[in-house]
Amino acid sequence: MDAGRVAEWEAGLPAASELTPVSHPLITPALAAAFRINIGGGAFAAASPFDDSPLAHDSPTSHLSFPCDDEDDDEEEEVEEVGEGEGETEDAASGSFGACQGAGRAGKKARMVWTPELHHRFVEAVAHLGDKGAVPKAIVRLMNVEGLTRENVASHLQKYRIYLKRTRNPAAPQHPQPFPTAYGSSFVPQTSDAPSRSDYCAFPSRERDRALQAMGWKRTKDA
DNA sequence: GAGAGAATAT
DNA sequence: CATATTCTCT
Repeated sequence: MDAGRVAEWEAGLPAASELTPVSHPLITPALAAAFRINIGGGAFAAASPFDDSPLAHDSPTSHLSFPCDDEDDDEEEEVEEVGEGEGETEDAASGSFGACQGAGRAGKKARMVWTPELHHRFVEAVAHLGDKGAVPKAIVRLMNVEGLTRENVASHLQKYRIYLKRTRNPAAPQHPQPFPTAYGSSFVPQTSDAPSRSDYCAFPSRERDRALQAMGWKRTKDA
């Protein structure tokens, strides 16, 4: 009955305060402009096939940051040429970040960038799902980030688990090591012990905020 | 076949 | 190094 858990979740959700921060403050105006990101506007049809979309409340659909990697060397890649007109008229409708992401245009998939905010969402999702339920598919669902794939999460999850293992096990969990995120921002565990492995989170009521802090992860400036 | 997780690859 | 891709196993 994870539905019950989800219910608790929703109950304790901050009214579009913390769970929606994956907006634009991460991306510089210039960058946003360059990418034609929809700043301040969530112009997307959140057609969630799931009735229980916990995070699908406000406008969680964040934009992944996909740096348009342009490898102009002799790359023997299969370039799917899409005979599109040069005029960029389509992005008007798609909005978001269809600029470089493979989904929108061009056939090359840019590497995803786990911004601190995205990672935050990720961590929250993992925490709330618990050790048992924190599998890529569920995480993707909870995060509800447009364009985020299961593979993306799987990869990040792998790294995340290694990170947790490193900071907990070895005889050096003295100083909480920051989880390296993009831009030099990191999430560092406040307490010596990171999110527990077995005892997860049935965060009671809206103590969620408290609990989240108690279990670590606050944003810092430098590693 | 789908999906998770670890091993590789880029 | 961070993310992607591939592979194995369930």
